[in-house]
Amino acid sequence: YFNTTALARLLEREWTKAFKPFGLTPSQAFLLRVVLEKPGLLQSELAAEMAISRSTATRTLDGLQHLKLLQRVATERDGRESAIHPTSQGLAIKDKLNTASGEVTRRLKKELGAAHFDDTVANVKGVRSTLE
Amino acid sequence: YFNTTALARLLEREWTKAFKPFGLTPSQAFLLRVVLEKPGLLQSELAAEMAISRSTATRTLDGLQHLKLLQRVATERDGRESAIHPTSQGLAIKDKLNTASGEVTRRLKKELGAAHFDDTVANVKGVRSTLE
DNA sequence: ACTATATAGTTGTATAGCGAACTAATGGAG
DNA sequence: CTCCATTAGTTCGCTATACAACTATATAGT
Repeated sequence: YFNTTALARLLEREWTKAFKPFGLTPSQAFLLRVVLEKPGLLQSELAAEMAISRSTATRTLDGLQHLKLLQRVATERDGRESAIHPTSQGLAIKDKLNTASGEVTRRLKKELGAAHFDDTVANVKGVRSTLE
Repeated sequence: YFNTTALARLLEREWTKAFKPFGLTPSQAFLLRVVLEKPGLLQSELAAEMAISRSTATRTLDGLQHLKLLQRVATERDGRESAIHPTSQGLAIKDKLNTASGEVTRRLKKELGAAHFDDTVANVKGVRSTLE
């Protein structure tokens, strides 16, 4: 537990630096990247995909909407749902955002050794899905 | 990043349940366990040992002190420092706390397979220390 | 159709955490 | 000695997150 939370905070600091030029926090940036990759998902689908609660999704989306990087669009078949679509401003930073992410990943891989990095990611992912 | 934070939150939920009977949050419980294991450390040493910031240490210790499980004792040689010592009430729950922790660890190992569990812990620990 | 239950999203309240700015005590350089 | 830099701890303001309670919309059972 202790090692995992410490690592999470350490990574958070890395990614904070990486996304600072965009004026985005790591959680905003990761959420936006999912929206850019899969436009039109419902909020609840996004929350599930990112393994965050619905309330956290609400608040993170509020922030991104306020920055005019995405919009909530009511669906036709169910008045409760909103589908999340990027705005043109959101689309405009897609490539730069992905490049910045790629650079952090590459740097971490280099510092850790690519094999070790991949092993650890696979491990963590596995544990996470096993514990559901 | 994303997998690590998700795992951290998942583990947090597990440990929250485990320490609830003691009226402690996971961070309080882990900090208290260090104090019980190594009584007399300075706050700054505790913070370093647990890889948390000094401000977080202040607040977590405030909570435990309020529960009368530990005390801050000013050192003689430096009026700024406080050494952290368990109270008798803190010492009284030491064994039960360790037993409860052991059970969670055992259960997780069982669910995940002991080998996989140990590998992942070693991996995470390694990455954490490499990135310092 | 009408009521009861379920679902999508929001809001309120709480926790853990960090960094920056602050306070108080040390300790060195003149 | 006095003044300045350093250090231990605290406080402030912020983010991310969860759970529980709430609102509004759907849907099902009778």
